[in-house]
Amino acid sequence: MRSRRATAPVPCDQCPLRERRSFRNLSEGELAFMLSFKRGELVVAPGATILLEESASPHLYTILEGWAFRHKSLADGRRQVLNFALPGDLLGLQVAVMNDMQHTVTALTEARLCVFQRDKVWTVFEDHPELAFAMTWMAAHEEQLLDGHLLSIGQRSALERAAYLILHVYERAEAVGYADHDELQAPFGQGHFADALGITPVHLSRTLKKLREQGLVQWRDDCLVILDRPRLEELAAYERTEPLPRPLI
Amino acid sequence: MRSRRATAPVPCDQCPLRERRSFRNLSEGELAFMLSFKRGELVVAPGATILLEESASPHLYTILEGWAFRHKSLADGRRQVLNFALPGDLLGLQVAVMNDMQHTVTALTEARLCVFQRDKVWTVFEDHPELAFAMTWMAAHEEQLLDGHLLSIGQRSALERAAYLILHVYERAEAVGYADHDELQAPFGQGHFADALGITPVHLSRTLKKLREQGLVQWRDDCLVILDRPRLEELAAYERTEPLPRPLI
DNA sequence: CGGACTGTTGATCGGTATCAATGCTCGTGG
DNA sequence: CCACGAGCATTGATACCGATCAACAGTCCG
Repeated sequence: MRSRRATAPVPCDQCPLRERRSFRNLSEGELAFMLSFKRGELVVAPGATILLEESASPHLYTILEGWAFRHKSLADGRRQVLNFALPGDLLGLQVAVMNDMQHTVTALTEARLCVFQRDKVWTVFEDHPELAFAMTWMAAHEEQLLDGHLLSIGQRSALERAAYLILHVYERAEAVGYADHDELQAPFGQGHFADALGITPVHLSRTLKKLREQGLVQWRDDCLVILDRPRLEELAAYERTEPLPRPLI
Repeated sequence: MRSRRATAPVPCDQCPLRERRSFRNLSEGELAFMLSFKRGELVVAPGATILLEESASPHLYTILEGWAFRHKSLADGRRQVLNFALPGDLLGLQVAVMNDMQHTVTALTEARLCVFQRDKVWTVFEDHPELAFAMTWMAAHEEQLLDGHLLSIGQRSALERAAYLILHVYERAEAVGYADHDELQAPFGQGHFADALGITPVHLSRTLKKLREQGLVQWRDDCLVILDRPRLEELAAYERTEPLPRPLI
């Protein structure tokens, strides 16, 4: 895992993410605590392992900038991408509350992470219920996303799944300012996407071709464009849930 | 939804689940609070809807007795069983912390549920960090299970998936005393199981036949028996994780 | 320039879905 | 008591979706 220091760490009360209206505000008191809870920042290169299955990291992270993905593999190498992670997402909550990490997190792009001490999590619950509540909110939210993916992989066809995941990823990226005007700079290759859908890269290529031929999306050179959102949403049986006001860190 | 009162509600400090060694103990103080937090009990018939997608229940439940399952469907009726739920499992945390329920919970057997008031959840976080931590633990744990299912459905073949789910369900049932000696009284039919695996009931029938022919399992008349655990675990690439000490309610 | 990696396309194979028929259990009502 | 129908599991025949194997093109990088 390569890593390096970039710019000076940002104090939580000046966190750039706070300016986005998709995030809820914290009270003065909580912010003050965050300043001490935050232990530093970590910048990792694309492809770097942030958290490793089976190994107990002493840290907990929030993504400040960049993309990552959570994944899990079988003994013979078959890999499932469980979800993508974006700024504001919490990484390593499982190891913090259960001492047990059952998946790996890897950076997709260069990423900047807020670092928290795992052993101070109990302090959060004791002294800062608002933050503890936010953590639980995050866990419940992630569970909701996973429920959606499970439905997708279990019941949708490859074409429907691809449509669904494109819409899902776009929506989340847009919420943190990583996409706009139905256009997204994709930080992942088709290999990652295929592993998230549970299909082969070869078949994904053919599936995307169909979406392209039907004028629904375009995906060339990392640039993913939603050309016909209504028809894509219909194909995916996608129900846009208006984004909930979401807590940060 | 049919429901009726059965026996008198059990006070939390005499909760029968506490006797099982798979559950962690609560402190005196937390137990005292639980007594007031618990609002009553609800007994539901098999097939009854406990929590409905999109509708905000004012309650939060813990299963005391019986089986339930969480599921989610597409508009055209295709259904995915997300997970099964057993005694000790918390239902409705999402609606409690996010005001948003995105899946349905249905009873498989007659089930007895502890009823809690959703609007007192904030009190839990404010005044009872130990309980709040337990809730977060539950959410993180459920997320872990979902990660496992996602890997399974995305990457395993139907045969492997069936083997995996049988082992998974058995293990959880055993932990709460619902199974023993590799034998389980199955509360679900093949339809439920197929929907959990993301395959057709017809194909599940054929898949089970193969497992039967190889002498791995037997499933007749609701009685599910694991005949050759080592080979079944190998087929499923199942890694038994020693059960974590788990918090209750 | 050459090699690695990623994505595309073609040919073929296999796993799972679909359609359909049968048997079975069980609850209901004649 | 038996007749009946509903729901579930099994089995067979066939269709199709997605996997696999293979060849090739494009890009990046040493």
